[in-house]
This record gives sequence, C-alpha cells and structure tokens, in this order.
Amino acid sequence: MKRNTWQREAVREALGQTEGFVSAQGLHSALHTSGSPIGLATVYRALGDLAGAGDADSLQSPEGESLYRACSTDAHHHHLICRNCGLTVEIEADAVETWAKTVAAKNGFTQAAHVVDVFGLCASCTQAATVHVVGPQQ
Amino acid sequence: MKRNTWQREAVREALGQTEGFVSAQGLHSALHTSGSPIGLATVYRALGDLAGAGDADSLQSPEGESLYRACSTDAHHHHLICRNCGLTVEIEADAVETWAKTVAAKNGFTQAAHVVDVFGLCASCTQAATVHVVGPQQ
DNA sequence: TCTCTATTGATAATGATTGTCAAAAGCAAT
DNA sequence: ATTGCTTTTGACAATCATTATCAATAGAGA
Repeated sequence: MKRNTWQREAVREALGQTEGFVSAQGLHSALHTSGSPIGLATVYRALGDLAGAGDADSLQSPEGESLYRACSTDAHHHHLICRNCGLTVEIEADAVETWAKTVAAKNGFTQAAHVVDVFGLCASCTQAATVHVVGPQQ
Repeated sequence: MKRNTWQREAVREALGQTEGFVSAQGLHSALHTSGSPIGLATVYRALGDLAGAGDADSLQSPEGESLYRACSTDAHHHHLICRNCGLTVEIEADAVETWAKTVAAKNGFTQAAHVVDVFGLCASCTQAATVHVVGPQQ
C-alpha cells in the first residue's frame, strides 16, 4: 500500500512551485535550501513515482539529465526551451499530435508515444548573442 | 587539421552497416567482436565528430543513453522506433519542420532545433503482445 | 625521411542514477 | 494510546555511461 509521507508531499509541492523543468538533483538542493532534510535518493524515488503516476512530465535534457515538471493539466503538451537561459514556453501541438498518430498508424505501429521538444535561443538571449556567427543550413 | 585514421573509418563503416540506432558502447563491442582493437574513448570521439559534422544522427534513448545512426541523406528527417524490437523507420516531417520553425519564431526564439521522435510498438510486436494484460495500478 | 602535431588508448575521474539495508515512521487493529 | 507489521527513508556504496588525462603513436606535408 502507498503511504503518505511528508517527504512525498514536499517533493510534489516543490515541483509544483517550480517554473519549467528541474533535475532531481536541482530539486533536492532546492529543498535543502528551504531547510528540508530530505534525502537525495528519496527525491529520485518520489519523482519517479510522480512521473509513473502521470502527475509529472519528464524529459531528457540534451546533456542526458532527466528533467521533471509538474503536469498542470491533463492535456498533453510540449515545450519550447531556451538552451541558454532555460526559459520554458508551453506549446500546443494538435497538428503534431495528429501527425504522430497518423505516421505511426501508417507504419503499423501502435501505442505511439512521441518526444517533441524544440530548443532554441529566446528573444533576449538572441539579442545578447548578436555577435554570434550563424552557421549555414540546419 | 583533421587527420585520416583507420579508426575513424572503422567507426564510420560500422555505423553504416548498422540497422537502426546503436550506442557508443554497443558499437565499440561490435567492433571488438569483429577483431578491431579500437579503444572505447576513440569510438566516443569519432561518434561525436560524426554527429557534429552532420554525418550521423543522434538521439537519447528513454534510458538516457546516447544513440547514433548513420545519416543516409543530407535531408533532415526523424524516426519511428519500435520500443520493443528496435525497428527503426525513417519518416519525413516537412509539416513538423515548418511547425517547429513557426512556433519558435512566434515566440521570439531563434536557432531553433527540435527533437521529434515517435516511439511505439511495430506491427509484429503488437501482434506478439496481444496477450498482454494491462495491470491496473501498481 | 623527418618533424610537427593531431590522434589514440588505457585508465582515472566525473556525475547522475540506482541498489542496499538497518533504522524510522505509517497505518490499522487492538 | 499502544502494538505490530510493512513500507519508506536515508546515508552510502555500487553502477554505468561518458569525459578528461597524458604519454606514446602515427598522419601529412616539407
């Protein structure tokens, strides 16, 4: 049976108060800073449970870290993430949803899940980096 | 200056002969099995270079490993991957390309890159798994 | 061939994540 | 409130992929 501990509540709450995505490590140190003596392993476990229960989104950062975010809605959505400052914008992608389903079905695939995330430089970071030389295609 | 070594060729070739995606570790052991005494670090380096030069695709598996695959074409494309048997189908996604650019631009983002991959169960794995009972909650 | 320097590779280092297991705390019944 | 059974916790060790180190090796042009 699932037991109710303050640790799990703490993680759920900390996650809810976070803008954008956090790593387990990040959440743990945030909690520590707030005075919570919660253990690192516990944070990992709680986040895993949350994600498994569908109460949290998880995605892999380009560096291979697992990032988590509280699911605000039941609705499925994706993210536009600034690779410099971490700013995250939620984006709706009905078109992509349909496309993913269609493509999967057309190839005989079932139970299709998809990973759709856009990384870029947000407006302010772009401005700050104007000196940057842009490469050709891609 | 970039030098031409048999190691790099070996990696390029091994990658080219591989169906679907491989991890660096996987490619390294494949090479070893084939009798090549190439070092692991070198495989990592070569794969990184290939990916950087646009000669290889790379993506993160759900487990957080980096997977690589030889790029058959210059064209940018995405993948439909069977999460059971690893079967990979290349998919074109002009619609998605445009969508990604549009969404990024609409939010002031520049230099948009995107991660778009669809995971699912391929036809045969679906059939093989029909017996599967979906357990309620853990 | 010779020299200069990029590359290699064995291994150590790193860093995130998971496993371990005794101690602590939930929850239900008493 | 107390007892008893189990889940959960947490400090730490263990894993695992990846990266850094650095002396030795081997391209490539002179």
